[in-house]
Amino acid sequence: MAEKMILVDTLSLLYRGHYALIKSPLKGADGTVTSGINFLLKELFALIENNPDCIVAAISDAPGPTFRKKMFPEYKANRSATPDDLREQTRIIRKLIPILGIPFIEQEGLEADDLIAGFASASSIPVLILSPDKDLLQLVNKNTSVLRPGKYGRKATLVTEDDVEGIMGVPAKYVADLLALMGDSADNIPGARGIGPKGAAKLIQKFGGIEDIYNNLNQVKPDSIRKKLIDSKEKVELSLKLTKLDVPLSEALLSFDFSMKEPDLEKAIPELSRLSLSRIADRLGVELLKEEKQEELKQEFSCKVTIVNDIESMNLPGDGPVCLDTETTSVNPINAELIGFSITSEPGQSWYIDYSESANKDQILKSLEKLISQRGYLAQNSKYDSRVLKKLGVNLPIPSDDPYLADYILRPDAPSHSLKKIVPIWLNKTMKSFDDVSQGKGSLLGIPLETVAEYCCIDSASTMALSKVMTGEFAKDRDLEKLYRQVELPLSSVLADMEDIGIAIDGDVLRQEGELINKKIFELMHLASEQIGKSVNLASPKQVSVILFDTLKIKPVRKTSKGARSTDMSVLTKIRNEHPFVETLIEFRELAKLLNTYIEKLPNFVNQRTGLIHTSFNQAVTATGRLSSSNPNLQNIPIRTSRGREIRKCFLPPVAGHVFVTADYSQIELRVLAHLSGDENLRKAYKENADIHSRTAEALFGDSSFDNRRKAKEVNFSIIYGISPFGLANRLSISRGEAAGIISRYYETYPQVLDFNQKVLSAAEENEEVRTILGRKRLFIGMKEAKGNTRKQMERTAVNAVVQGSAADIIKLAMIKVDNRLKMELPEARLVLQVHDELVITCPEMSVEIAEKILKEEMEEAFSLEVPLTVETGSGKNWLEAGH
DNA sequence: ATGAATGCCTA
DNA sequence: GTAGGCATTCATT
Repeated sequence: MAEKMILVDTLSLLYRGHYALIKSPLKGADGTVTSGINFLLKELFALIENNPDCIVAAISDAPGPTFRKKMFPEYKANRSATPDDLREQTRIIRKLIPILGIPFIEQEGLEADDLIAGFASASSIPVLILSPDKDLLQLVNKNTSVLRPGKYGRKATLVTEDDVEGIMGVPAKYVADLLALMGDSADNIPGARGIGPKGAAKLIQKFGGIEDIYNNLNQVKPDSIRKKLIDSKEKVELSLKLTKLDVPLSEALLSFDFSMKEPDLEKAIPELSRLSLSRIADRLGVELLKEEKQEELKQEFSCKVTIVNDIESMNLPGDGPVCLDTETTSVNPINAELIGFSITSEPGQSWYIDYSESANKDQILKSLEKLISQRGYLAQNSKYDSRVLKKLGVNLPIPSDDPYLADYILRPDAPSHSLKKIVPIWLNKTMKSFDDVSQGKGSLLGIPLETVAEYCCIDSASTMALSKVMTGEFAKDRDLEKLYRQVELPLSSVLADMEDIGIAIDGDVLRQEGELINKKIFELMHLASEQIGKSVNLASPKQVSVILFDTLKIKPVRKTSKGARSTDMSVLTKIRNEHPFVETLIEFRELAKLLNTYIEKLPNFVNQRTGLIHTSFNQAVTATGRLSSSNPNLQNIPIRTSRGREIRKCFLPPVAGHVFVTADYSQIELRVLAHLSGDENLRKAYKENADIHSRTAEALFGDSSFDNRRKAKEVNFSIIYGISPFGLANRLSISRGEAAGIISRYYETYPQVLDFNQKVLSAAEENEEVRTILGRKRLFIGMKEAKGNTRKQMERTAVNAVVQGSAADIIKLAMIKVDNRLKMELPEARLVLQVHDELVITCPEMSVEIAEKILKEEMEEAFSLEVPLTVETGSGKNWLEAGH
């Protein structure tokens, strides 16, 4: 037989624990705030362990209005709204307590206090109430005591019958009267106007309860107090109804089963793991799950799915931007045929239209265009959906949101910003993979409509949900928000157009060139066999190193990162006079690269439908904010060697009768450095339009001879890359000491560049991040603790991130401006390529002059720096001719 | 088939 | 020394 009944005032403890740690809340593995839960469970378990024979009930306020609220609508009316993270904790605790095997009760219309009072008064065994709330002290008597938990980490105090008067100033049976007289602003209990705790206690000590006081009003002194009591009589009587805990409980409630159950570990472990409640898990004798395991247990994102035949029958709520997701037959938008699409206007409900099977396709597209032109739209990787719909004649505006880009800005270090990866992070929900839905077929064709619809609807609903939480995140960092909304979102539309326009190649010339080079490669392979007397695969660095360093006994110059003897170009240059084979190998490498990477591969990228090459400009991959290009990469087409350069001849404008116009920034990164550092000498050089490399040469070496200028140019570059004596020494083939001397002379010449570097490094240390000119961030976690080469590496990366990233910001601005201006003034002209500091457009031959003017103006004025930005332009019928 | 290692093209 | 994409080889699955 149990010897004690324990009644736990759940929410009061939860609130108390939450606010105790409000400045540094405890958080679970998924970021859920757990201060309140942790505090409550700790107190609860401690109590259970000390009272093994007890029976327990955790008692909570039920949601919805209480009888007090109905009686007095202003009750608790001036409480501010419960913070989200506290509300979340109450939700969790309602679920968690029963899982832990603890009896849990709540009753509509009643507060926890009422239930506790009811159980306490009906109990035949001693009652212990766990609550910090002073209201409950009115229940204390010979059979009932209250345990008031201390602050975090402090011991709880037990309040028995004899202790109440010391705490409240009146005996337990008058506590309700006391509270009614003095009122309570937190609960909005009026009390007697003008009578506070002291006055109320005095009255009670003299006369007893409120009824006794009013029965003896003529004895109340002084007159002022008596008058106050008379004036407030109604309010006081109402207050007593609010504070008095004497609601009788029904038989059904009183027969509530108080016995402890076995905890449901299967449910408890994942929940405790998610919340990182390891101490609680210890008490249950279980261990928390590892992180990976937790992932699997998260809930799948879900939403209501409605399949409709037209947009009109969606009955979309609200009037803000709608979220769109398309399902198609291909990841390549040029080849993609629209299967269907979903629309979401509020997370939780999505509509799907099966476009491919619809009888009124034109009508659907028209309605879609109208809907989006009225309300705007958002989408995950909107570049894709906008390109698919553009093919169908639906032109979408700049998206109002794109979580793919938002995540790139908010979490630049994330390895992927795909929906499947970011939904678990931002929304704590899992997502079905495309393969799950397409059953490994790689296509949605032949998959049941309901399956496709649900998959599609979940994508748009989750995208909408993401945009909401991310908008909240952006509110904490307006610089990032501006970068996202004013740069990345508009740029995504520009890139979509660029990818669609494409670029032509001259396949015939490429093939001819290929045959020639192929022949030469064969000759070189034969020559190599003769030179070394055996056959060797020149494309295998491993075999080549054996020939060079074993067969020919050349002394190895350098080891690779994995310890092998390196055979790369920097090594071959140093040993090219040791044996004729080296020269053969160098030429083989050059030709094989051109053939394998460009000449033979580029024709494979010509799209069958358009006859053009459509590269992908990836907007969310680089660590610095640059774009990247792939399938094929058109940002690494050869230019340095004459043979490589020839390949550029094969790139042609995508439109007949057009020519290319190119424009490139002159030394944009060094100019950004001049601006950011504010260095007087660097700024002066640029303002005087001087040759910066010559200037540097004169300062470092005394004169600007050809060779000194070349060296100075390397030094200038090395500053941008984050300088190190080791690297510069390698690059200039000098000793490390000499390189160090050059670096210190550089900093004497441009002293503020040194200051700038140091500012970047201390920012990286203090904030674990650095920012570009437009506020784009890159993280440097653990910079302060990093030592040795890791530290040096981080330093170089940090300096480079600011300079390279700022230049990338500026050219992105320029692209948006150029695109706008061309649309207004030269609509036949289109941007086709971006190569980091260069833009390429296609335009009618007769418009070259105006095109060059627009490019130059918009690029130079894209962002105002302390030094001028200068742009050089060129034009021609192919990319080689248009370059310089 | 996949991934590490090596190398090379660009800014 | 920075930032990318992508080729081949070669060992592993």
